[in-house]
Amino acid sequence: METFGDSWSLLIMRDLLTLGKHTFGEFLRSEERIGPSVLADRLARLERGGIIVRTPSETDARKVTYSATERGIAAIPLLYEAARWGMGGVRMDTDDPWEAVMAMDRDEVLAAWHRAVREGGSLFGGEESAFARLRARERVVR
Amino acid sequence: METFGDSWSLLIMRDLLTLGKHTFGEFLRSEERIGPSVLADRLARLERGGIIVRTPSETDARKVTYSATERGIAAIPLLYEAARWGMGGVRMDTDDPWEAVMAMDRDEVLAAWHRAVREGGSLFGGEESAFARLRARERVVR
DNA sequence: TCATTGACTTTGATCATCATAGTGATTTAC
DNA sequence: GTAAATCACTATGATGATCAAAGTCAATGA
Repeated sequence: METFGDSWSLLIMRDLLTLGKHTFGEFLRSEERIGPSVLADRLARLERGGIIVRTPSETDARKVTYSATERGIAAIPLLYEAARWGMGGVRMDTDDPWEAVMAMDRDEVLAAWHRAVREGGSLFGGEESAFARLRARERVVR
Repeated sequence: METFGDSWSLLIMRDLLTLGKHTFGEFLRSEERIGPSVLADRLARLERGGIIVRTPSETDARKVTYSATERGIAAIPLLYEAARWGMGGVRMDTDDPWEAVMAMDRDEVLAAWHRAVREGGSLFGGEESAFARLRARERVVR
């Protein structure tokens, strides 16, 4: 409750786990327009809480990447239910990716999502996204 | 996100759905010590959001009861996952009710919880709680 | 009738958040 | 090899939210 009873922390975790954002700048340029001081504070707090880890980049000394710890990854089902509640049965665009995800089997989605994040990916972000793989599998099964 | 990205709103929903609290005074006397002005604000906000309903009592004109709408009830899985994440695999007292709930089948817990709330009850609060019924069934099945 | 209960409001101080501007260490472009 | 750009932040001052405590006001119970 303390951890996620704050919209910014929740938003950061969403960006990290669903969109595959990893750097300060990426979080900063998110839709919701978080300010740099608040972002810095929340990242530090999440790190102190053992939910994310801060790792300076090895190739570019300016960059820092943030990624989810196991404890952070464990919040995936929470994010899933939050998304489901947020959609609230409302039909959006048929080609909205969340819409597509919600039509899939919950356990399969969670498993694929977990796996993707552990491999450095996320639900929607990047080529190797859980979503892309779920979609591919869907085509094979049917 | 906007709705539950606020710890007080989340706490109110928890008290409502798991502890069966229904009145201003009950919420006010919660563990977390919310102030009356903030409580009033959050209850109004949740009502405007269609998540809870405010109903003046018919027997006592001073009292007001707050209860979850269907939209509010739909937040139960979210609360469930939040609780599960919050426990984080940590074993607490063996006789902690949340511990017992987490050992049960997810779908059964959610179904019983949903039903209890629709009948005016909650997960843990009161005689007719979902927990009490789940426990009773558990004894029969085994 | 008079204290009490219950649902809030008011108030003033403290705390958090906001947008904006900066800092300082890299790294790229020319 | 220098200047511009990028990156992760910090600093700042105004504005907004939160806090505890006390107060209001109608309805009830003793």
